[in-house]
Amino acid sequence: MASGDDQALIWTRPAPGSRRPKFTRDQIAAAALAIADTEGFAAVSMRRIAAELGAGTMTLYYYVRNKDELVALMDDAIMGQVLIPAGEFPDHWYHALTEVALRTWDVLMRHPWALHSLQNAQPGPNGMRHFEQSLAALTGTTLGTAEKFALLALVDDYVHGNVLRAAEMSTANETFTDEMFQATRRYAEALYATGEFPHTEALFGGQDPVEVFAGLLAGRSARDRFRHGLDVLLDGAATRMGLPLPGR
Amino acid sequence: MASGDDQALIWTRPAPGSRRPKFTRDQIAAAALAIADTEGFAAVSMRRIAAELGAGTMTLYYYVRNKDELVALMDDAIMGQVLIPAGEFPDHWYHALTEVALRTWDVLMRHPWALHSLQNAQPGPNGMRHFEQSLAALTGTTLGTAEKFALLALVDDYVHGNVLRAAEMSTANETFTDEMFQATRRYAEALYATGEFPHTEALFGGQDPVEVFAGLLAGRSARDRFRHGLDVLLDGAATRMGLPLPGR
DNA sequence: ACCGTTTTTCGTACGCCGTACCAAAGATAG
DNA sequence: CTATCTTTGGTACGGCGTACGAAAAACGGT
Repeated sequence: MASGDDQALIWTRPAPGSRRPKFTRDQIAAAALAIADTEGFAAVSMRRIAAELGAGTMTLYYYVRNKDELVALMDDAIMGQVLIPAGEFPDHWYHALTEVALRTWDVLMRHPWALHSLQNAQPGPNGMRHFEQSLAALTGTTLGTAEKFALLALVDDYVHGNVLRAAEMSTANETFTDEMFQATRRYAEALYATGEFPHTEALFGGQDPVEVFAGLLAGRSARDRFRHGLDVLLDGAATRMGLPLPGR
Repeated sequence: MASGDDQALIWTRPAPGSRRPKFTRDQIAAAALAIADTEGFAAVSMRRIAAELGAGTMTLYYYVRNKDELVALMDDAIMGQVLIPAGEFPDHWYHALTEVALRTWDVLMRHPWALHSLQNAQPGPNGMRHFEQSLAALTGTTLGTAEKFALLALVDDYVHGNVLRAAEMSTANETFTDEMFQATRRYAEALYATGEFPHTEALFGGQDPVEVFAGLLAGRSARDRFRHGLDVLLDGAATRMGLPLPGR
């Protein structure tokens, strides 16, 4: 008994459907995703989504308890894109984990706003499938469950952190005006003059920060830099945990 | 010439002060921080801050162009807490970098909302000091500037990602009701029954997810887990880059 | 074909938000 | 004391999420 009230989670609460409703949760999530991708996450409002669908605003609340639940639908739709198709799953743990991480990175970089909502929400079916694939990547290793879990958390932390910094830095770069770049440079030079910033001055002093920055990235793409960091991470973990590295 | 309009950035635009204003930017930032820490970041509104200070709402706009600038003030105040006091700076790069990362982690875990705003904003003086200390941690190594930069980025990614996941997961745990926990468990069991989740089922099946989770964390605190991940990361980086590890 | 019931739609209204605009108040220099 | 400039903050506008409840539409039974 007490199997009754699964109303608490959107994933257990049944979707409308006994008398052909006009929409589906999937349609609503898709409309919201389209808005987020073209106009930014901030433009996703209940009114805006409803307008996109040609529905009244409050109609959405028949499919979803509140906006958080709607965002959870969006998140899970995105997690669906992360999944590795059956048959493409690498054998070696190193390659499998790399593949999972890279796919996650690719998708999150396309939808960086998902980072902020992904943490609060209960994972949906696609989130669960992603977790399953993460675990699957480590079967065949000698790791205990706690060690597996720690390794997955480490990789997830890095993926999320890298996306957080890389994606939002790139959008910031687009937002910045020439005036702001120049003001930044003058500000930095003023700080150097205090003598409090010897190392930063040695790095940037007198040059265009944007160019120095570009030089520091050594011409690598954001994706390459992520991959490289991931390699460092996995190497370190393999050494610590006694995992075999693939032959190169 | 052309040194004139540094109005673009709050860090270069002069603060009010030629005729004794009632407030200062620091006071305003402090009031906002107090609200954020006690009532959550969402409660920080221009009206709320003004009320806290006994000021009219629009008065704040004389000190700050818009809310983003005000949040930048909050962020920089927080970065001030991250700085390592002179004299406490470790000699060995490994210890120095660990200290920088740990302090950042401690502060961000106390103010996790800062993660979301930190990325967009132009770093203020304290942000610059933090960067200077990060660079200082790596002087004395044989690394080139690009390598230093890559290593710092790697550590920053991990710190931010770990805080993002750890902090928001802990707040989510507080938000969740018993009903939601139970619904989650029933939902998971229903998914296991499809046979699509063998690894997840082997891990959680039939048991209370909360307890399994606690077991996987092996009794370590969030801070210990972060430290351990950081060690793995730095070990891997040291091996790759030919950096000396400290004697243990 | 009609009716009663239940599902589904959605208009209105409330209290928030950030902030543009502009008038009033206050401080200072001459 | 006055003219000027700094500083304060009231009012109003267009957004937001969503509580409430009325209207419409779909269906099963007759």
